Amino acid sequence: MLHTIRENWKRHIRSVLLQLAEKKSISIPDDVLDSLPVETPPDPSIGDLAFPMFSFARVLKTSPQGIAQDVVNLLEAQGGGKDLLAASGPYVNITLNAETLAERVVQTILQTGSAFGATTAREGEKIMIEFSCPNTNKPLHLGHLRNDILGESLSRILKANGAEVRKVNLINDRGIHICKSMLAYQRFGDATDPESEGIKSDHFVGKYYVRYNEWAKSDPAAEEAAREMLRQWERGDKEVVALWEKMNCWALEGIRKTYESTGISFDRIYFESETYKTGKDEILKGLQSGVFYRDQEGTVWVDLEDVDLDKKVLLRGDGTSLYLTQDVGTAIQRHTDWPFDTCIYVVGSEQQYHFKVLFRVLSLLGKEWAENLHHLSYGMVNLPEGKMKSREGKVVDADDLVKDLVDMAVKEIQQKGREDDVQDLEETAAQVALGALHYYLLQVSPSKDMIFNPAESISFNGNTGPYLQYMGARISSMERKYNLMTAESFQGSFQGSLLKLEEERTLMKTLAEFPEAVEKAGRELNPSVLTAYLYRLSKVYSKYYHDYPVLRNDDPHLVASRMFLALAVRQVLRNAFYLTGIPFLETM
RNA sequence: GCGUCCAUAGCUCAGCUGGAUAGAGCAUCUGCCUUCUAAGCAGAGGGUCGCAGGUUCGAGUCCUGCUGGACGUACCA
Repeated sequence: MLHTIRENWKRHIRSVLLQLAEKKSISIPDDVLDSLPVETPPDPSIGDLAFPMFSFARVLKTSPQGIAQDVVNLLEAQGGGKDLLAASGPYVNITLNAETLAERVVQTILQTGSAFGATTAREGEKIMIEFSCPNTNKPLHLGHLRNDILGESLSRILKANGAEVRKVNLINDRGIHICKSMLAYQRFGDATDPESEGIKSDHFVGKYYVRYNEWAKSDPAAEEAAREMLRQWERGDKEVVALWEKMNCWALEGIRKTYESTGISFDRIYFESETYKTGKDEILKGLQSGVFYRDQEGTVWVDLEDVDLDKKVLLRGDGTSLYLTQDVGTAIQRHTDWPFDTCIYVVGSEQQYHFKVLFRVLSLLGKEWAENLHHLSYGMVNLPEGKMKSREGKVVDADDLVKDLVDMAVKEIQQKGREDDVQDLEETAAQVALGALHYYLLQVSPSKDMIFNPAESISFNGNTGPYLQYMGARISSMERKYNLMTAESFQGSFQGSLLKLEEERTLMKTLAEFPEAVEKAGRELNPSVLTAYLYRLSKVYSKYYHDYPVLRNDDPHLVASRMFLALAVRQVLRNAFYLTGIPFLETM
């Protein structure tokens, strides 16, 4: 919305610059003219928009200051418009008219509702996004929580930008690592099950993965036993397959519960156990067409040294497949199922090499869409205490972490004496915990490693999810009071001209920037653009409503105008919350 | 060794296609609750933007080199 205003002004200034040049019989090259930037002045009292004139100094043979003055003079001479112009040093500054701004911004937001912020930047694109991709040998951990919210948030952002999005999950339910927990259960499990042990089913499976690694440390036979089990599984050995089915079921059921509690969902779930054979077939096709080769031991290789990627194994000598094999199969099958324009893989940065190879292999197999595959690589998440080690079971379990956050939230609500105000203590605490978790995880640019500090994330003061939720809740609380007031014949109407405080103007400009934030987050595949926006908006709003009463005014029109402005803020908060996986709360 | 990513306040992080005095939160110190939820607001201190060059009217931002760190370079995923 601000975008339109900006573009209009840009056009005006360009045409004036051309007129100036014409007077001097100089022509401005197109690229110089096109590079005219629009900026926001550091202080709103200077103006709302700023156009720096530096780049025209050379062509027009005038100082930037002189050009700024000429531009302003000429624009003023041409008249029209309610906005204010000023030349300030090398800048042309524009202050937008308060009344027009208020009416455009607040009314547009309240009329557009949950659709405010949507753009057409990605209209017509079919985007598949793969994320989460758990193994069925252990429960989800902290790293998955970052992955999940990145994937979920990005898919919502891309949808908001007009794309058709399909969220897919690929369950790593086969392979040697899966055999490891199966083997340990077979040997040490004593036919127990999650129910008999009273353990969440995925945690039960995970226990045996850790058990296997303990065993393997002292007994070298463990590795060979796992390989043997993999061969049996791929041969279809009934007993092994039955065990696999049982344990997979446990793992998946547990993981499903975690998704449910964190608000993560998928349009389609793929299983590697179902796609790995396609992978093998595709590799064999490549072998026939000569893009791959087989060595004396029967191992199938691809040589990527021409693109500095070394040689990679695609199929083991014993015929069993690898991660890469099955990813090739999955990619091809998915493109057949739903012919996407681009596919985004949300996977940790430690797998960058893998994806380079994968994309290259697909391209060697003649898949022209391989060029449009994208690995959204994100950094590791650690706790303040240090690094996680999955094999030793030293991981931050996702369920445990969420539970800790919920407990902390419960305590905080009790401490504030808000138990009676929130209808359901546990439910509210769970929503606060999710807001804390998701906001904290998305705040950091994906490419960076980060430290997740649980206490800080849920701390109710500072730059946190709960702080944002609190803003929304307070506006809702105010709305309830406003509805009571208007019921007692205190009737006012929205009048843009009443919102001319500098704080109000800043607030409205910030609101107007939301669609651009959505667009940028989509373009950069970076939800932290939105978390930063959310914090900025909340900060501006909380200062404003701390300093200026909304409901405590004699003029019903002023009350209504400020109330509608607050409702516009709430609408934008709500919309941005949705895009970042932060639950909106009416009361907290 | 090679490859990818990273380096901004004591700590955790922002910094838009290069643009006006480098920002926030936490922590420390100080004000503000008979007043729309103090889960809040305001203020103070705290920085040679890893180092050295270069491009530019202008560099935290772009280029080159160096230093330090993470990850990868498996017939694990």
